[in-house]
Amino acid sequence: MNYVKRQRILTLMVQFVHPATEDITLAGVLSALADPMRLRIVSNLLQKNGCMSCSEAAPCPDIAKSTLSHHFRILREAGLVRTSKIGVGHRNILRTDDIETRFPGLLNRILEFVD
Amino acid sequence: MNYVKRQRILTLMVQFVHPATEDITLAGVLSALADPMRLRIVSNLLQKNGCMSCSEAAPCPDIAKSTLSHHFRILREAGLVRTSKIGVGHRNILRTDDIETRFPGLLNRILEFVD
DNA sequence: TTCGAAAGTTCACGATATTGGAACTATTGA
DNA sequence: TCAATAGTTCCAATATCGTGAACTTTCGAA
Repeated sequence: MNYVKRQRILTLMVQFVHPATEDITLAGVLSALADPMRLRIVSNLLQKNGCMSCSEAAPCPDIAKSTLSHHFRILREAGLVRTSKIGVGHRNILRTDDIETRFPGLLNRILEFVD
Repeated sequence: MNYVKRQRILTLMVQFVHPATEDITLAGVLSALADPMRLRIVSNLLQKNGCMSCSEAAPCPDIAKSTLSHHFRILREAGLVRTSKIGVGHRNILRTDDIETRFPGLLNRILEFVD
């Protein structure tokens, strides 16, 4: 069946794209953080770093899954979060070192004012 | 004529609204700065503070006036810039003290990485 | 092995933001 | 009084955001 083939292709396409450290931009980082939900997601990640699923890092329990996924994609593409698949869920870690390399002190200064 | 009356009303409506210091939000500030043009506008204002017209602070010379006006409105409503009319133009000043009160060290840290 | 639940993703669509052209307003200077 | 300057508002085109619906992948249980 053609359908099976299409599924296979889609499977291969589901790979997360993360920008290289030098491609992380200031406007991109600020844009990604310019949202109360994403600010809290990043704050949660910072406090409990190492491993966190998408739903664990969610700012509120009643948020739609698609919305959460959308926010994580924005954080990924801005270079703030690195996502890898692990079992049924995803593992998200904050790219603290990369951001520190690009913009020393920025992330901590911003997250200082969250909550 | 009714037309004259309408003009009069519009004239009275052209007043700039600036948020109070305590109403400046983190997401609002980041959102206002999450744009390359606005970042450069604010950077220009910081470097030559005190008095700057809209077109003086423009990031590039070929930008449309309406676009520039739009960006200044966003900066005003986020609490980053205070605008007053002076003569034929406008005087824009960065609200450094107010932002420093709300989020100490934030603005300088961000603008450090512009350019 | 097959079924179902869990965790996310993609798609589609309405809502909001960005950009710039055109018309308008207010002030200044000739 | 008239033209130039500096900006604003209004409008339309395009791009991006937020969410429900459908879908995919993985894992555990029967």
